[in-house]
Amino acid sequence: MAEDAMTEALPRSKSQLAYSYIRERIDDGRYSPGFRLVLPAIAGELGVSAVPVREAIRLLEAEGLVEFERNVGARVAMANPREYEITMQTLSLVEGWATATAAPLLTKEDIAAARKVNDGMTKSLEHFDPAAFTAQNRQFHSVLFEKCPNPRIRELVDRDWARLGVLRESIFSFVPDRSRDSVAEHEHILQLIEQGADPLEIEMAARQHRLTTLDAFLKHEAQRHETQRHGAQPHPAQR
Amino acid sequence: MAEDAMTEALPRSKSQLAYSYIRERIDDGRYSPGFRLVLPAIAGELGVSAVPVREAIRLLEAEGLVEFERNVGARVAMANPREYEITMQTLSLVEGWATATAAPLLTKEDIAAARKVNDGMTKSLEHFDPAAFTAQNRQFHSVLFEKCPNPRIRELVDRDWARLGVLRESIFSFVPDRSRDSVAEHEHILQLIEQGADPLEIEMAARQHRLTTLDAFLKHEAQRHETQRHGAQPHPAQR
DNA sequence: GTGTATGAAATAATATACGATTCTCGCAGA
DNA sequence: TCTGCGAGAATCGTATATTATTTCATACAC
Repeated sequence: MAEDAMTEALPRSKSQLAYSYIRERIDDGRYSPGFRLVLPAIAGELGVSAVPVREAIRLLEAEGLVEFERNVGARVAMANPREYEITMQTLSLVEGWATATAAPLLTKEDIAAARKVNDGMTKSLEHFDPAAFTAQNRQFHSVLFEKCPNPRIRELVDRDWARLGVLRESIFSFVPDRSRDSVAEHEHILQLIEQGADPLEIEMAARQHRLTTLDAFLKHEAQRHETQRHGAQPHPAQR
Repeated sequence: MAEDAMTEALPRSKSQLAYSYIRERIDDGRYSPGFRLVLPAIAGELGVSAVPVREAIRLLEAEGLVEFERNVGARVAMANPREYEITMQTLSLVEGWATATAAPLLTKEDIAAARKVNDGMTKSLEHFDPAAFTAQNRQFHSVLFEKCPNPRIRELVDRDWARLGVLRESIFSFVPDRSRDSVAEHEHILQLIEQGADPLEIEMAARQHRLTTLDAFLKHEAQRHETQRHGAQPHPAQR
C-alpha cells in the first residue's frame, strides 16, 4: 500500500484552503480589524467559487475572529477596549488552568527553553523591539500551557491568543513599565513550576499575571481619555 | 414605514433553520450519539437544499456537538467517559468563574428562585425522578451564572452544558448518594453568595462542586469495570 | 436645502447540477 | 471458506446560476 507516501496527496478541501488563506492574512495584519471580507473577491483570488469561502468565513465567525451580519457580509472583528478586556479575562481563566495542569508534565528542558525565551524578552526590551517581545511572550506561554492534558481547554487558549493577535496591533500601545514587570512575573511562575508548587498557586499566579497586564491597559486607557478631553469617535474604522 | 411591525417577518436564514432543527433533535435525544447526519436527507425533511444544512452541521461541529469526517459525513458526537471528563473539567473552570463574577449581581429574588429550585430537587430525589432532577440542576446553575458580565465566558458555559446534555443520557447512571450531596452543596454556594463571600471562595466552591460530581462518576466507572471483568467493546455505537 | 422615494449596482443566500470520494457488497480465485 | 478485486450506490464537495436583500446614488417633492 503506497498510501503512507500519499497521506498528503488529497489537497485539503477548498474550504480549508480559504480558511488558512484568510486566517493567515488576519494574523499577520494584512486584513486589519474592520476589513471587509467580500465573498466573490476572495473566491476570485483563490480561483474557487464563493461557497467554500463562505464556509471558511462562518468558521472564523464561530471563533470570534470575524463578525458577520446577515445579507451584509463579514468583516474582521473590531478592536475595541471592551473586546480586549473580555478576551484577556477569558484568557486569564483558561490559560491559568492550562498552565497549572501542564506544570507537572514539563521537563527540565521545557523549563530551560522557557527561561531562555524569557531572557530574550529582556533583550527585546532593551532594544525597544515590541514585535519581537510580543512574539516571544506568546512563545513563552505556549511552552507552559501546551502540555495541558485537556484538549478542549488548550483549544480555548489557542483561540483567545488568536483573538489577541487581531486586537494587539490596533489598540495596544507598548508600555515598557508593564513589560519589565511581566518578565519578572514569568520568572516567578517558572520557579513555582520548578519547585512543584500547589497547582492552585500556579494557576493563580498565571491568572494574575494576565489580569495585571489587563489592568495596566485599562489604566492607560482611562488616562488617555483623561488627557484628550473630547470623546474619541466611537466607530473609528466603521465601514 | 411598517417595518416595525414586521421585525420578525424575515424568516431566519435556512442555515439557521437547519441549525435549530438539528440542534433541537440532538438536545432532546432524537439524534443520539453516533447518529448519522446525512445532508440530502435532512435537506429533504426541511424542504431546502443541502448547502445550508451543510453550513449548520459545520457550525455544530465547531461547537463540538457533532464530529465530521471528510467525504464521509457527520455524526452526533460520541459519548465516552473521556469526553465526559473533558467537558466536566472545562465546565468546572468556566462555570466557577461565571458563578463568582455573577454573584455580586444577583438580587434577593434570584437567590430565592434558586433556592426554590434546589428544594424542588430534593423532592425529585424523593420521587426518584432523574429527568426532573437533571432539568432542575441545570436551571439552578443557570440562575447563578447567567448574570456573568463576560459574554464570552457565558457562551462557553452554555456550550459545555449543551455538550453535557448530549452525553448525559448515554453514560450517566443516576447516583443517588452524589445527588443528595449535590443539593447540600448548592445550599452552601447560595449561602456564600448571600453573605457576599470572597469571589475566589465562591469560584472554588462552584468548581469543586462540579469536580466532585466528576470524581463520583469516574469512581463509579472504575468500579463498573472492576465487576464485569471483560473489556467492554471499545466502540459501542460505531458505524 | 432637506428629506424622501426610486432604481441600479453590489452582495449575500440558496438551489441545482455535476464531479469526486468513499463505502458496500457480490464475485472470482486461491 | 477466505481474501482480494471491482462495479455500483451513497454521499460529500464545489461550481454555476438564480433569487433576495441591502446599499448607494440620483432625482423629485416639500
